[in-house]
Amino acid sequence: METVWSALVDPHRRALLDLLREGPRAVGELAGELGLSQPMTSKHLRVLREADLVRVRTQAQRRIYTIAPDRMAELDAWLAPYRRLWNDRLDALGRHLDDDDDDRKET
Amino acid sequence: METVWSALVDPHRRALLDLLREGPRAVGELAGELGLSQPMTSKHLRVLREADLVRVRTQAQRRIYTIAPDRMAELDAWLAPYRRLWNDRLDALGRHLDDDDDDRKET
DNA sequence: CCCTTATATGCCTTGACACGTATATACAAA
DNA sequence: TTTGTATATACGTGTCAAGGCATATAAGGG
Repeated sequence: METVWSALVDPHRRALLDLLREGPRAVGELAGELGLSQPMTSKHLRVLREADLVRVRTQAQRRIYTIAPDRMAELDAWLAPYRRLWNDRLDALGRHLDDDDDDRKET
Repeated sequence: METVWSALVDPHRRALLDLLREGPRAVGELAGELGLSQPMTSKHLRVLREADLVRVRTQAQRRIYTIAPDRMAELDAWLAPYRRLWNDRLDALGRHLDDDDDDRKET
């Protein structure tokens, strides 16, 4: 769990995950799209790998990285009890003000 | 947003928020319950304060800290597109068991 | 006014981490 | 094997933050 937090705190690693959310990619593609050097990309991917946030499969010389969202569910579980707090707060605001009324939960 | 991440990455600060989720408390109480020194508690609270994750009000010599969950909603927003991923995964696993359409949380 | 309580801040050390550069490893084609 | 491509790792460096300790600030009570 702490590994997940320390992996996600870095903006580059979150950007990597955002890219991988659209589909599996090789290291070179990720580096190119983020404007990141290849060694740094590999290092960041290693951190994500050791946090079980991504998986890798080998295809010729390329390493194809895939997102593995299970551990992010843990983060969501941590966040869950707080979600109630800000929902209540939005409810309270919505009762007093009319500008924020609909669509406050479940994207 | 980055401020929120770097504030939440520290386990002590997350523990502080977990305590404040149950209700507002003074610095001394928080320090006592976490076994943390008073200066460190104040410093961590400062980080949370500057990330707008807590608010403080003065009551005599005490500073009463309250949770301010609005910024955590941003984190939830970042997490939202991933939630679809692991929900799909759970759906695939549990398709033959209990099959309801959407909301499967609230344990 | 002291004096005590409660909290914040300043200084310092240490450790972790991001980054760049260079090199190593893995695989494939010639 | 040699060469080229793709990725990983090793090393050195600078930065930044957590932690302890001491001290400053604030507020109330005698």
